[in-house]
Amino acid sequence: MTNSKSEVAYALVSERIVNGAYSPGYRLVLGTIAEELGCSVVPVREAIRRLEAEGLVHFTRNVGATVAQVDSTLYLHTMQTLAVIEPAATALAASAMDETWLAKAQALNDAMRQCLEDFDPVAFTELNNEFHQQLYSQCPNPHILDLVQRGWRRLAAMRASSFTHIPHRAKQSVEEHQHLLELIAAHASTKDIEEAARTHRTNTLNAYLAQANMAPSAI
Amino acid sequence: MTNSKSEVAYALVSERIVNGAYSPGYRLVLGTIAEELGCSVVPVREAIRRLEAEGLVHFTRNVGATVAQVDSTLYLHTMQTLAVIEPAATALAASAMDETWLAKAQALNDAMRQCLEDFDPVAFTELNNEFHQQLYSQCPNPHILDLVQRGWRRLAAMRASSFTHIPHRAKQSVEEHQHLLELIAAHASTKDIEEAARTHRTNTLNAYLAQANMAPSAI
DNA sequence: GCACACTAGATCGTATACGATTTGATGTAC
DNA sequence: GTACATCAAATCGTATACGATCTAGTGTGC
Repeated sequence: MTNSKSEVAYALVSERIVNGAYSPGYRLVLGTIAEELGCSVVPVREAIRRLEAEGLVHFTRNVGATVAQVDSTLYLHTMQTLAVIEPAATALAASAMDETWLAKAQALNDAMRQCLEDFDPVAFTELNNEFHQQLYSQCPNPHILDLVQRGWRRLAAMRASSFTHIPHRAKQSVEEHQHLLELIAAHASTKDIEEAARTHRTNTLNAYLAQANMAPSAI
Repeated sequence: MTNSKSEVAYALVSERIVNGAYSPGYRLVLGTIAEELGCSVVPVREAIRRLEAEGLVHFTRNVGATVAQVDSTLYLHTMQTLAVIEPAATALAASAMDETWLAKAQALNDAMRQCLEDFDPVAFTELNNEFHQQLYSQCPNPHILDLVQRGWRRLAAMRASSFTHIPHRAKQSVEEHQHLLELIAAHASTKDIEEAARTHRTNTLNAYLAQANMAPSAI
């Protein structure tokens, strides 16, 4: 057996939250999930607690777990956190990125540009995720890398990261990506890369906030 | 009962790791801890897994948990992460800090200056923790705040944060604190405060790295 | 009609029990 | 003496069982 049951349970619930099968507010009952998996509740408990630690589910003692509710505040906080961490990860990863990595990232951004013309927001969002992952995945600091990945997972679970909510950002986003790629290719300073990446993310966040009639983020 | 047993177990083990009773490499046996607490192993399991998620313990399947080993790399990674997160937390908290908070922080820094003259590194380290906590604790973003607190806990568990390892940094550290306080008092921009806080932390990290004959951190 | 006590069902929290896995020691072949 | 197989002890992983707690619905008094 390669995986323990608690890992299987974790993978199952996690996947369902991220892909939307369990939507926010959905009640996660230990017994039900255990039955579905054909195991007892103990491993399921452990999985749920792990998900709680990641912020994907909300847990109340003696009451149970629900998929974390999304409100504007949560989105703001998650994006703000990612705005701090991801640029750092990208900057740290930059020196480790060779021609091959850059070429892949460039190809992804080109594909995004194509999506713009085809009005395909779903594919655009998907490519956007891949593009960013391409940039930060080489980050040599495992803690930072882990935090970035958790942030993206949270966003995916909230399905608020989709560009369907802020369509006008898509075009500018592609251009900011291009700028970032050029900085990395030119071996710009860590600070410059981090700053460009943060500007990109802050712009997205503020575009969302402006649309929701909320004050822009301080970071 | 205000606390569940798993929470009690978590608090106990966590406290012992942080205060050094369980030193790095210490083998955490579920049954033994359960016996000591007068409960079964199930709540202890949950506590250990939570600690694993925080990076305080290392867990291997079917083998067990040990208190996380400290090596230079781990210290570097933890400090680097904190160097990214804490300045952001401080900058976000700055606008929420009123006169009272600033006065407390100033008092702590003054006390640190006194410790310098008394050659009391233990008290200095303690005050340093309190000073930083004073600065970031008002951070309005709970995710970021949580990450900062975890980072400090990790450092405490590693006991590498102590100024006994880099005594010459103490004096400069106090001055950098002072500069930071002045920026906050003058309502400097978020960016300036974040930058000053990051410089402070990067300096400490690099002082450690230089002493260990390692290359300085990119961030 | 409203507030409060009570009850039943659902669900969680934990203890106990036992099978599964790892580890280190012992023994055996070469 | 070394390498490998075997075995026993330690420890973890999970199932089951039962008590504790919460929630919602019902009933009673006012």
